Amino acid sequence: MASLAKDAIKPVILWFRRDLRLDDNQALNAAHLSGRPIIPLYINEPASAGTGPLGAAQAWWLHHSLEALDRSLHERQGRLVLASGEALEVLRAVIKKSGAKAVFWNRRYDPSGISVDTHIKQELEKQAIEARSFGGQLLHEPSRLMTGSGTPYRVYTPFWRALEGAGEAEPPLEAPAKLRLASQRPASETLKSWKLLPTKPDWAKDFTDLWTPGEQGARERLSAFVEEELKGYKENRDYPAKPATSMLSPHLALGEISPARIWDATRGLSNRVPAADIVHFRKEIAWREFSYHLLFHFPRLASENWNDRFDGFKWRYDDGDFEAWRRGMTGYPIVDAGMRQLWRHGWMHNRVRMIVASFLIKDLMIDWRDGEAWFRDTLVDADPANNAASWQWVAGSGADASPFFRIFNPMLQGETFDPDGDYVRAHVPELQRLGVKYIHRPFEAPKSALDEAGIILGQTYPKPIVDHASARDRALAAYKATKDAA
DNA sequence: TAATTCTTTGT
DNA sequence: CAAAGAATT
Repeated sequence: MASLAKDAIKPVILWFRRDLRLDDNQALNAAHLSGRPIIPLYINEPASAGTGPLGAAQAWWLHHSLEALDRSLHERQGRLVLASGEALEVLRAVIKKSGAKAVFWNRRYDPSGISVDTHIKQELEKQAIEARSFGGQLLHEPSRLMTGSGTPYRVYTPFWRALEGAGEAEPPLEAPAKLRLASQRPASETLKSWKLLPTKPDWAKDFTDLWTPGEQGARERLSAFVEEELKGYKENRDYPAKPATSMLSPHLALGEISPARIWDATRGLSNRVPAADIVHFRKEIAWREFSYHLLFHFPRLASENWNDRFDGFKWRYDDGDFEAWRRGMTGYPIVDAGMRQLWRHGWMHNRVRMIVASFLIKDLMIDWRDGEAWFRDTLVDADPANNAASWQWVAGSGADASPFFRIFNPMLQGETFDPDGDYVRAHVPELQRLGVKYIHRPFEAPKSALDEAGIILGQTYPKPIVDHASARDRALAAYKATKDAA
């Protein structure tokens, strides 16, 4: 009789996507509370499914994150089921095999995620399968925060005020201590067979020392940040040589931690941490939220100029310059340090992201979409909303964007934000012995200073691929031309 | 969340 | 005639 009663409860499929956590997971919580046995499933969808290609750096992360998720499910007497193929086909197969009558998941907000989800929901409901989606990937649903006239926000500051005024969100949910899993577990593919790890193993060598993928790593990083770095964040966050930022972005990108959990961790600290530091950190979380808000309401943000005036801009297509930028061989130390940090660590400090992006778009006049694609492939935190919105912000084509004529001077940016040159020296070893005076402008150093530092410009370190002052004039002239044409 | 050039101000 | 401030890109 007991087994009969048990079998009468049909399992629920818990479909994991970019929400690889048990903590504050609304779909998991609902599945747990439903009392049905759970089948935790991750689907490796083909890029053609509209999910966009997975970058190589993030593929590395995903591999380790899925391992971590499987481990924590195992601690709760569960195992993650891995399957590849079109999501709907995989779900149908698992439903058939397991007798599941329900599929729960947390919503995505990028254009392809939305369309895949909508389609799947319709198809499953046709089959009388309960398909329920949940929030939690964002602090608020993008349709909830709207201007007084009912339109989406296009400017960050009013958006931030609305977010502040929206009141505290629901407190984050704790992970269920124990899960009830379906007795009939469908066969799983092996993670190894997905070949997510890079074929050149030495590429990701430094990733292992720097990062701990998985939700436990995310929670530890959050605690360490709140304990050690949040105090002084406002002041220190702009200096890339300092360990001052949260480095939570890759954890957020794959949903190993929820924004509500992060928000909650910065509550009740006012006697230890100045309010200004907390506000500035929360404002960065709000930028992510704003990027998703924009992408949700303006899906073309992902690949087209949000402001179509830029459609007529005459981009240059110079493979040599693009290659020099990607490899960190532009001859501008702060740019090269950033691009090499990206390659080595799968991550770049935010201040430096703005500098290298400005350099690609304005000094080299290369299309922001080429930069965006490179970041997507090399960043462990590649995120469809943040990446596109931020590149358009620098390009001047985005919503509430930096004006095109705001052109970063790589020497001044370096001198202001890396005043001792420590960041450059950490990532550009050939400039190791150059003194602080010329570390951001080696091309202006006298021969004696270069000799002393063992540098031969054009041999041990490149000469600048463009002259910044004339590149600036060229960019402004090109911008003026598109403006006049419009 | 800039940089540069032009203009005014204080000594 | 520096330095601060405004305007311009």
